[in-house]
Amino acid sequence: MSQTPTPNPPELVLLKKLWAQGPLPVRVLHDACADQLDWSFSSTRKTLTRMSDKGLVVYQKPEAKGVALYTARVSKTATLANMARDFMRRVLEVDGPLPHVVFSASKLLNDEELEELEGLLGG
Amino acid sequence: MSQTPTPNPPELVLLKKLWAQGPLPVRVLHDACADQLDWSFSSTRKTLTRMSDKGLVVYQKPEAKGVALYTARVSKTATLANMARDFMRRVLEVDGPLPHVVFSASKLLNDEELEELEGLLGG
DNA sequence: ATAAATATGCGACATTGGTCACAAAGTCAA
DNA sequence: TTGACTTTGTGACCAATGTCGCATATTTAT
Repeated sequence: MSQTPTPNPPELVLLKKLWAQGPLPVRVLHDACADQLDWSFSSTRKTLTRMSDKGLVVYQKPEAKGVALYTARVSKTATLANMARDFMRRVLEVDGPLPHVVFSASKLLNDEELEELEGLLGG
Repeated sequence: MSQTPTPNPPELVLLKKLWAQGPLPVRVLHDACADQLDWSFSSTRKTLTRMSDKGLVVYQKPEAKGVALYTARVSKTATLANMARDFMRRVLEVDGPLPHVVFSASKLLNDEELEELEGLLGG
């Protein structure tokens, strides 16, 4: 269960955009992340295909007319929860339940998502 | 200033041992981390030389008699502070000062070190 | 219908990190 | 001294990642 591969830094940037905006065409995604990933369009594309191979995103071919879209395949809360848990345990060696404060300071999560996280990490 | 390269997972394991025990010969370090790094002795050695190249540790040749020792070259608090800051900002997008709770839950830090961290991260 | 602009499919190359094996050099007890 | 065992120095290999470029399909504006 839960073999959600941990996204590496650039992958996370792309995923965040997809989480925030929903399915996007490569070009748009690239432009939207251009400030954070100082990349060529090719790099963005390649990274996206590799992410697709790993199951982090889903590639949808255009149906006759229109552009292809990429959609996040992994859940935002689950991904962040995994990353946070790994970091806390591996780096800081925190072993009990993670302090909930950590997440509430995040600009990425709203109340609903915070509750969800609470569930994912609880115990 | 502060081009302290972020140690990757195995590197961090080795560093932690050095922080806790002080300078150690490779063999000892290897044995001490054997449970966490399921590695051959060669891997430990290679990783150590690469860490030396990066400036994470210092290699001390034996002076005529005795074994070579590796010593951590980067500070524990500074390293953990950097890693935590990076993680919080990059992954969770926390932008204010980091919640101090995060560290107090860590089993790696004593009160003195916690204060030091406070200083490093404050502002 | 064409050419200009885009989008896609692929292959390529360099670096880093994980992981060893092997051979030369050193150490030490019998 | 002479093995036996350890330490060191190196070279190798492969997978993942960062990073492109190019050639071919597609789309779209004139």
